[in-house]
Amino acid sequence: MVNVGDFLKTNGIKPSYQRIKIYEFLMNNKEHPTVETIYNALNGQIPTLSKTTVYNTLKIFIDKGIAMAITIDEIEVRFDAHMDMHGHFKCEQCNTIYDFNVNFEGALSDELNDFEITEQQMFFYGICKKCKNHS
Amino acid sequence: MVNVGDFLKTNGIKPSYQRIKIYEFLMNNKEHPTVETIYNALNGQIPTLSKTTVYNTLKIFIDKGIAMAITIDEIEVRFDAHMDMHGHFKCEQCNTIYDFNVNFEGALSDELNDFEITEQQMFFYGICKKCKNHS
DNA sequence: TATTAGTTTGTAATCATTACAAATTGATAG
DNA sequence: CTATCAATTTGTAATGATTACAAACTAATA
Ligand SMILES: [Mn+2]
Ligand SMILES: [Mn+2]
Ligand SMILES: [Zn+2]
Ligand SMILES: [Zn+2]
Repeated sequence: MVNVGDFLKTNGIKPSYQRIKIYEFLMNNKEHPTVETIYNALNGQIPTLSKTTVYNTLKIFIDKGIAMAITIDEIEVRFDAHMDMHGHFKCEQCNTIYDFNVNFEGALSDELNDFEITEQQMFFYGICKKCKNHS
Repeated sequence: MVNVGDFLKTNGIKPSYQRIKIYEFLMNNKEHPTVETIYNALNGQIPTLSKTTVYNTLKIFIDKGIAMAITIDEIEVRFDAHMDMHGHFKCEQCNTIYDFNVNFEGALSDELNDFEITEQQMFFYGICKKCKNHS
């Protein structure tokens, strides 16, 4: 990505300081952070940051299609700026969320042929490799 | 299913009146009801029913593997007693949740080979056929 | 019948998220 | 530069789903 500000502009989002920082954090963080995580991480650089701004900004990102909400966790929503098609695995032991590649071709029956699909999520749950070996 | 009481017993759940009614409702209801829906639907037959009982019972069902939580909605969790592998489509317009068949063979890369997968969910979002035709 | 464990219930607490209005910032025109 | 207006940010209060907890009730057992 050349420039986050330009990228936001391209997507119809006015690039305020907070929005740029939040998007940068999402981009550089593959951990699918929660609002709490984002807020805590940025509160150092932006001492006046409000949690409401984080919520608002994420909502804008989602509306404009440059981020997505991951409801893999029943407690908090997680966020992802990596919009390429991929699935998520949540380890029930260490709570880490892993990305994995998936290709849907042929996996789907034709029941949804007349449905307009705007988003697809694949959530797997279980025990990750690390936790399995460690126990 | 021969008998819900026996089925619960088989799965290590003592078949109380409330548990039987809640499971029957889940079984006969393909709408992926919320706790609120279940509570309202059964409150007629069981006037003393407590919402806490609905929560507790569903937790037991999930622990014992005879129901699953569907976090396709960001607000409320939905529940499903149909444990055969299938995906869920949520229409953003009418909020209906549809089932659809899916077969994962070959859709997955080998990244998760050493992971223990205990559950998999597939959530699609968009506009359903009915809403598309209606507009 | 008495005892005990398991179940249900109602209420209070928790906590992620949203609503809302005031404060701040940024852009634009005179 | 200054005034004006819109967009953005902020803090606080409300909302509402879920959980914690303890008392009431039920079922089983001796
Ligand atoms: Mn991801
Ligand atoms: Mn279903
Ligand atoms: Zn793990
Ligand atoms: Zn619809």
